[in-house]
Amino acid sequence: MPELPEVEIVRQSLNKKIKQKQVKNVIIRNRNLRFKLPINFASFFKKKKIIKVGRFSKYLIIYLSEGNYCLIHLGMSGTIHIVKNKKINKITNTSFYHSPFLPKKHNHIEIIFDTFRIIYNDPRRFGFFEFIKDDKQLKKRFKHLGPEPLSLKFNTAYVCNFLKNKKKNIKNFLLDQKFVSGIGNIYASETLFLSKINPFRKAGSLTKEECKKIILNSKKILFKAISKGGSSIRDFKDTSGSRGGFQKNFKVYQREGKKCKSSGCTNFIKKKIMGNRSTFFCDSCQK
DNA sequence: AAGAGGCCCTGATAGC
DNA sequence: TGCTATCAGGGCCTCT
Repeated sequence: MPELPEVEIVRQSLNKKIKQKQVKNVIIRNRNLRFKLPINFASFFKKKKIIKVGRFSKYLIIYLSEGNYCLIHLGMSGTIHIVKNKKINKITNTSFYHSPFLPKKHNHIEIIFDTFRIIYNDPRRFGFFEFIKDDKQLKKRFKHLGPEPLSLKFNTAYVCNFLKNKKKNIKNFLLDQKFVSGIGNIYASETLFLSKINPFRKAGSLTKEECKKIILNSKKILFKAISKGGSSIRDFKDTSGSRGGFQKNFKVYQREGKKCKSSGCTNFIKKKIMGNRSTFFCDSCQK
């Protein structure tokens, strides 16, 4: 599912809902996520207060009382749902909640608050939860990641210097979180289209002007995607189960064989596999 | 060091 | 209808 804009959409609604709220209980249905949930997962969360929900790159950061953190990564198919608590059915002794959007399967974790609960759903289980005990460990956790595309650190000097003499193609660098952290397969293709740069170009061959275009266009498209509620291809839903709207703005992603949207261009969008991932581009506009 | 490729997992969809 | 193959927005690991 989620690249930076989608994670940011989740962060905003989650933060609004759980900020300053105390965790009452935790239910774990399946520990086998990308990384196995630690045995003390529930007790770590229980009785703690949520200070706020932050984000770095594609990671949600839950700030907990006592200076601890919980990182959440949604992987490819993770979603977080907020549902109202329902009373326990005394006859069957089961709790239930009604939400038309809550999937029936793969609801692995529930974090329960006073009147509602958040439910982590993830069919492919590429996502994970991870506890961080303090600031120092948090810094260390993100040390190997590059700057966020939206940050001031993602600037001309940084990009030009990083890509200098690199032989790998530029598309795969945009997906490389050590270079820039938060862009995924959709926004990599879209950024290169806006920048009129062919995804197969060797990163080291980019001019300073082209680097600038990539920086500006990645920021532009990510901000725009956030303002539209993110992109929904198949899995992405916000915390109330609604889809984002940015997929309507795709210029190249999933548009193979369709007409290029640049004014005056009569070419058709191509799809090629690069580094095991689909890449969409116009080989007439992108040189 | 840098780059290529495999793998974790389930579900939707296409093709026969 | 039902089988099989292919593909999916991520990131870690290993090998060269």
